[in-house]
Amino acid sequence: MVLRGMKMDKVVVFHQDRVTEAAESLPPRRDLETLGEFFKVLTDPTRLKILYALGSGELCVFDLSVSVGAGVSSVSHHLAALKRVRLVKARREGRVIYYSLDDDHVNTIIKFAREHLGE
Amino acid sequence: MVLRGMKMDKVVVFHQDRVTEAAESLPPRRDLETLGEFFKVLTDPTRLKILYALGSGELCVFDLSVSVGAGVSSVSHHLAALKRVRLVKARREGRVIYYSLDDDHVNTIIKFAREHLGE
DNA sequence: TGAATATATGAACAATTGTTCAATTATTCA
DNA sequence: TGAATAATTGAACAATTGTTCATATATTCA
Repeated sequence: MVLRGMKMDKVVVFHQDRVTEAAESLPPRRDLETLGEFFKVLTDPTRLKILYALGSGELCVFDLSVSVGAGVSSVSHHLAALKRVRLVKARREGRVIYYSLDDDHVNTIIKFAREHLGE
Repeated sequence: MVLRGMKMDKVVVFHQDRVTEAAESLPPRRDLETLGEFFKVLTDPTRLKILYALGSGELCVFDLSVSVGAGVSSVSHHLAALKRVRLVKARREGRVIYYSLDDDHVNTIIKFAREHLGE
């Protein structure tokens, strides 16, 4: 418990030691931004739908578009975002591109979030 | 593999069965929005800083403001958002309000996300 | 009660986001 | 090669978000 001066002879308390400890526990700004970007992808209902839809197996862009009820272009934009953070991967077969989940992390994270919300 | 008509006598393929299965695997819209709202909270670097800072123990608003390097008002707004999705809880002691993490889910989710990103 | 102060809240502004539309690219196949 | 088409991309628009400023609330204490 330490003092901080604000105006001339005004003094207000704050917890210097705790602040120092807290400040030191922060990851570098770069990491925080990456982390934020990652969660940002899980923010949009359409993108979440895409992830759930892919949970049942690979789908092409048009299939996804019908499954989640969004325009092809919209889905394509979303897939690009999901691919950027490596949540989905693509496989081309002729003119058709099939998308699928890139790993299990997504499922785990979403499951945890739903657990948290289900209380 | 089934056919869909688009123009009169044009025909394009899509996978009817897969689409049906995918569409059925989607959670209700309400849930998707709640889930999205939850992740939205983990989107902002300042809010992530707050969560990390609170990882080292409870802190009052001013302490947090200093720790994460943001204005008191800004931090207060963020805390309200974090409280709304029950990621933090508050405890009043006189004029001072101490905030702390509400449960362990946050840490788990953030840890998973960082694992995913660390590949 | 009233001055002091920790925190919350509402409004306003710039910045970011999702969708749509139009145009482009990559691929097949006749 | 060139017509057809699955998917991508960029621009534009409305909607949403984070911060700041000014003000309001809640609490202490003299």
